[in-house]
Amino acid sequence: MPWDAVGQRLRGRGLRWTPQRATVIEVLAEADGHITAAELVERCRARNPGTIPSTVYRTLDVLEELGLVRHGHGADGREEFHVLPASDHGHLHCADCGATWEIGSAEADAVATALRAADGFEIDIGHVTLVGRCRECAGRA
Amino acid sequence: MPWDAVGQRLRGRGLRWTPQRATVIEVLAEADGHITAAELVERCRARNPGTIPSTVYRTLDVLEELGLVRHGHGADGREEFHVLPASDHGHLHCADCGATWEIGSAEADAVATALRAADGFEIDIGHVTLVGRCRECAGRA
DNA sequence: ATTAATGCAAACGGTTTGCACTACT
DNA sequence: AGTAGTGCAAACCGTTTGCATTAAT
Repeated sequence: MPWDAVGQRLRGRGLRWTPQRATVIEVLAEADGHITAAELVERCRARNPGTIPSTVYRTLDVLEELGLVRHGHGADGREEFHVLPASDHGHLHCADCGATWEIGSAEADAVATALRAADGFEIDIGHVTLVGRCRECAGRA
Repeated sequence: MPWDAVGQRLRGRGLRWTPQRATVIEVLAEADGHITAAELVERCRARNPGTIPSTVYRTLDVLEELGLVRHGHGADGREEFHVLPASDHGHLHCADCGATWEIGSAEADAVATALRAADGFEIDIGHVTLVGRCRECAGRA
């Protein structure tokens, strides 16, 4: 986890390490894989009631520039951040039961390959959450 | 095109046929395949300056109930409507050149099959716009 | 001492809601 | 006449912006 090095990374670029940013990093470190911007604001506020939304959004911008998060869109179109997008992973969302989970690189590759073959399209699998019905809900049809 | 029958469909359900709804239908009929809710409002306003957003949104709701449109989300997460979703089609969006286009059922099937095999997941291919890079932009890397 | 970052408040865009009024059936 | 639909205005949510102030370097 490179979270402890974020301070250095920032300072290296002439940017600054602040308590507010520390809070954001802490919350991100505990969010496994993905989190909504609004959710992040809420959780920061829970930990530190003085949290201001604009600060969080601005912090997300710099973290995205550093490559520590990448933004995408959830099932409902809301802004969503992928934390530490080391491996390009995607998300699936079941419209019936409401669950959202990650897909492994195998599934992701299968999708990517299908589109590449058909169209020459290089999908950014992480950018949007794919919506449909999970195995259980589809079975229960 | 069942657009001419919409009035009947509505009345059949005890709903009403109004000039405002006619405007929405006209604009939808000219939108080939997909349109953003906000875009629809704009175009209705162009044709009929008195158009009120809430009326358009409410009309979209009833049209969705009738199955004439289906909502999804565009590349930027905005609400987007698929017009006459007879064939389940999806959309691709190139993050580089900004183009958005439909994918044929062959490609859609390939994607659906890949996910079904990997996960038992039944994707609703039309719900979100897939983001990535088109053949030209990927080549131009 | 610089100047990046914060806090605050205000504005934004897209969408939703409440309610009195209009007009389709 | 009855009630679905409209217009309007206001509220909503998530997000962005301007600007004076604070604080990390």
